Amino acid sequence: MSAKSAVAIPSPFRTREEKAREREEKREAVLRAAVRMFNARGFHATSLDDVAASLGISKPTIYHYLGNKEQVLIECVTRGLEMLRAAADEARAGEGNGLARLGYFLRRYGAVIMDDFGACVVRTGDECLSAEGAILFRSRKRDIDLAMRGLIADAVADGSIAPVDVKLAGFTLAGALNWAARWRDPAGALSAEAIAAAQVDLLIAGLAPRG
Amino acid sequence: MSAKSAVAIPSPFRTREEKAREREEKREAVLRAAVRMFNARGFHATSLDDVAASLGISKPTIYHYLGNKEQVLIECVTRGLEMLRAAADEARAGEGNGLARLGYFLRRYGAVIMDDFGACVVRTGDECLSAEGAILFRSRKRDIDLAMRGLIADAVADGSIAPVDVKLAGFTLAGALNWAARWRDPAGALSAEAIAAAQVDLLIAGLAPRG
DNA sequence: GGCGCAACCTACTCATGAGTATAGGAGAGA
DNA sequence: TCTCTCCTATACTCATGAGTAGGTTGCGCC
Repeated sequence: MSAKSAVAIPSPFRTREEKAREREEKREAVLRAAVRMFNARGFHATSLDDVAASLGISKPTIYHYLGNKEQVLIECVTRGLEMLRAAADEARAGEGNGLARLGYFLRRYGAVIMDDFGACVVRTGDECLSAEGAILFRSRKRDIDLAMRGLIADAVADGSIAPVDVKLAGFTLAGALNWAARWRDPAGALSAEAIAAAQVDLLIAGLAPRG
Repeated sequence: MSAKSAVAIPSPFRTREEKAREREEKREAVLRAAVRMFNARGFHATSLDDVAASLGISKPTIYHYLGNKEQVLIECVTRGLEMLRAAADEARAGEGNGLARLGYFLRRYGAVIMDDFGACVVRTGDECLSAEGAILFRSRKRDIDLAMRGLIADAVADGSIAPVDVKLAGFTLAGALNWAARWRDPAGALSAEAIAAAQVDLLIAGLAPRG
């Protein structure tokens, strides 16, 4: 696609696209470093100086790539929320009865929540954001909640799960999975997917002895 | 027990015990005001000046009753943890099979978590505390976790619940109930106990259609 | 060569909030 | 009356951390 095809000595001269890609990579790296720290120490307890230092750069560089501290956080939670929304869309478009689609969503939801950006959604309270930011954040979270409720309602409607209170079930299921963002050890033996699957099995079957 | 028995005109002169009780009441009021604000805005985002202002007093008065900001938080979470421990103790000492005792614990656990001090336990991350404080906090929470696991293991052992993975079930149940600290509206129609009971019923029965 | 621009840094400003020094008033006892 | 001990407030200090000003370097383009 360019002159670097045949005897390509890696050139230190960047094309326009390479530059743009590099910029995007750096932005990405800042976000990743920030979300790790936010999750580990909390938003307020993390200074942008610390984030910068962990990347070997200085604070103004962060401001160069992302407007301000809140912007950094908003980008992080937006990533997480997008993944959750994608999971909901896929589940809704999926095959199978209501329970199958709900189960698919819950497994994906759980796995996302154990990702850095997903965990950030859970760990970030409205109080971290400005008034406008909090409104946006709440509304995005509400979309996920409503998607969850929709899937539950569908499953109730087609009889593939018991006729539960949709709202209460939504919060209870979300909470059970959300909490994994707190206790799961990324260095542990089980993958996020495996844990989520086990949790979902438990939530579907319940504690009661199986027939 | 004193001279205030018969024709008691309420005296403005305090006895030694009354003084002590008043001091305790004031301490209590500070704690209650603080925990509300911590829950609403987060620990780091709450200043002791704000807490003091909400009581119509000044910051040094808070320092007079409680050593420093961390001490205030520690007292708050300790209250919550004590309530949870009491619930575990009662459940363990209770009658009935394993499921009955586990169910009792979970209902109490859920109700405590929706209380101001209980919610504080959930909303407080280790990052808010000093190194020593965090160690103490973690170990107290671990006690609760272990109590929960013990009750689950007992119920598995006597066959009153299915043979679940004890650790995973413990975290999943705790998460489902903990999350209520975030979404429940204290002004809502349902009591904390009613919500907890409904959640526990759901967790025991599971989503699967009932036979 | 000179201009413009992107990227990055050093070195600030400035607000906030934890914690303290200090003083003053009020009841209790000598 | 004098003093001691609580209780409480005013008015600080001081560290931290968000955000900014302004300079420097190096590349691409006329």
